[in-house]
Amino acid sequence: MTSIKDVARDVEMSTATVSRALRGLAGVSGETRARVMESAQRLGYVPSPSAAGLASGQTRTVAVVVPRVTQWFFAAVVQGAEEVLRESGYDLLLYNLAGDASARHRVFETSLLTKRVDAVLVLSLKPSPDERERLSRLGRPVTIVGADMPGWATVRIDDREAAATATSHLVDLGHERIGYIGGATEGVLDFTAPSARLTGYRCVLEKAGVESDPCLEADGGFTIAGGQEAALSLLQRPDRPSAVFAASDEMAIGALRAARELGLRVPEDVSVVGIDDHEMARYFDLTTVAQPVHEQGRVAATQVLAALADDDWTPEQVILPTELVVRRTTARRARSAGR
Amino acid sequence: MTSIKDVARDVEMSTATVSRALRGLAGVSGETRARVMESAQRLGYVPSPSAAGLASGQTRTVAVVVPRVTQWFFAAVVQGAEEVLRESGYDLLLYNLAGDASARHRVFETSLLTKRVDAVLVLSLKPSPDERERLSRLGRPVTIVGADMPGWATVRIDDREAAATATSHLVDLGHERIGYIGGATEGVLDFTAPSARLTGYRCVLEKAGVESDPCLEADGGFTIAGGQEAALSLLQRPDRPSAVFAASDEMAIGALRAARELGLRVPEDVSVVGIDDHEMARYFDLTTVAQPVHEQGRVAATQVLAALADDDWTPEQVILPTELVVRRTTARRARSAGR
DNA sequence: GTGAAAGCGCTAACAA
DNA sequence: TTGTTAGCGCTTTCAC
Repeated sequence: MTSIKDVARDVEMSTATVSRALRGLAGVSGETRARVMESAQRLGYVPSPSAAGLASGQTRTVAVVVPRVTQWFFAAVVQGAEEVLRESGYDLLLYNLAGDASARHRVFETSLLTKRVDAVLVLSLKPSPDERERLSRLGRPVTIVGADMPGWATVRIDDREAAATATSHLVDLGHERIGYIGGATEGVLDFTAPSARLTGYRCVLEKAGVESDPCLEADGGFTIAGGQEAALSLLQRPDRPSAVFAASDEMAIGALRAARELGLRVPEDVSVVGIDDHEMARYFDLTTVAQPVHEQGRVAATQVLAALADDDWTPEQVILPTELVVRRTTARRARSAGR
Repeated sequence: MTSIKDVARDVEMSTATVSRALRGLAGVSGETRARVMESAQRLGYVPSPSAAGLASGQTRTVAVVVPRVTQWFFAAVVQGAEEVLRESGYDLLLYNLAGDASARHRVFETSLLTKRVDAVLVLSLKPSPDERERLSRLGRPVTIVGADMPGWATVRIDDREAAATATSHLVDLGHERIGYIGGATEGVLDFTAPSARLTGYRCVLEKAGVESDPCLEADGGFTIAGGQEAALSLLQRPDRPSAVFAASDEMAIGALRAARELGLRVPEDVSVVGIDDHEMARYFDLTTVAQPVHEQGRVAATQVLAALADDDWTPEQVILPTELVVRRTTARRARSAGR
């Protein structure tokens, strides 16, 4: 393996100069730089990240902690982040929790991240106070994507508002009995979105003068199967809702499936609306509140890179806009529906 | 930051012994080991991967090169790989090409991977001869997932057979005009699956005594939108097929959509079958040939770890089984259908 | 079973 | 603009 020494010997200069030239630092004559580059190229020199990391204390690597990559939302955020990191020459270390509590424990508790990465992106998880303590002890920029965490750098949508938009859409269509499918408001994979969305839903109902019925709130665990089950229970009630708002498109898709199983037509018998604008949403004709997923990854990565570049950078809270996308799973309430 | 020296000083031993104890190497007394562990714990010692990497030449990191993480198939493979890598204490560096030719170029051409990782997993890409040359010059274990590459370690399904299974299913149902939606058999994101699947399709038709019609073979680019478009053109032909075999579930889902747009009922007017058993397949009631996706990631990771552990390891070609999953998008050909 | 010592390949002061 | 000189924190012979 050819090292910086070989290049230095080749151009008859010190390794310090070669290092400077290679990294494009100032204070190197144009001619020297050119000679170094040429030599490095010719010798097939490839820098050693380990050595550079050891000497500089920087790994040029960013950790991305994600609940489950197989969920489209997370994959899309990762993709967005990867793009901007790669552009800046940073590598992306993926930590996939896959719903496994012990995996989460390992990532946060043991200092898996210490001395490994320059910054961390945490997707849709709300670190516990203990985990937060560990994260800040890392002494590295951390950005939370998709969750609210005052005092920390975050990139997200206004979940309360998104839920309100979805619910209002249903109310505007004349629906009064509106079911809600959400997720645990606490737990291993701890999001803040679930509770914010529930709040948005409840607020709109209240404002509309509809008394909210706890029986109409079900837990779909943010998965398709969970949404299906939750919808099944909701739609089999004698006083079944004429519309269902699912806090994620995946749960909404499950709800669609449940409706079909029960022989209910969508949107004639029951309206369904979700949140995300999942890539599959249009193929289900799903009405939803779209959020800029990919963009959240990009912004988050940009944010940690900025923090890395600027010593007195203060955490920002970025909120990206959402937009109602009306497709064909929602319609005006039929006179007979929902009693 | 506490280093190995601090621990050594604390237990009044050399750093060499501490290093051995910490890594669980033989030749350390039980008592010493216990004291070292306790001290490390108490002092909050965290090893530096950079230093270890520099000294040992091993990074305990594996690169995973993936065409696009947002595609469920790839995300699932990554998830499988991550699980086994994490178990063995390896980190996963994600390189997402996202359909970008220059990204691919960067990963393979420039020696981005050199001195960075101990092994590489390449998903569904068939490296060009030039890229292969570079990969083997890495001198590291490389496993290809989802593509055939003689002489290299690969993990995949028998694509030809999977396609044959899908096509036979349609033939068995009495279909004679069977459309095919595949992808470019070469290109930037160069798979071997497309051509193998096309071959499987053609062979079955031939065996069935059905003359294969080039007009019935369309390119869906392995995306939903592409599949939709391809199906649209196929199903609008005057001599439209009574069944369509899409080489991936995503394209099949697009085909389902196209059929609906054209007012064709599935499976009454047209049968549709895919390959993958995508997580969404059951929600579309899609008949498909299932492949063990997650498992391919696990096997591939296990393979490179084995190669890393064993000096005279020879590349293995693992072929995982597939299985026809009959749902409700395929049916016996109607007397009137397909002319 | 343990230790001394020599690096691994680079960066970063500090000089010149 | 360039060079000298120390390390960064660990692993790995080679002794003992």
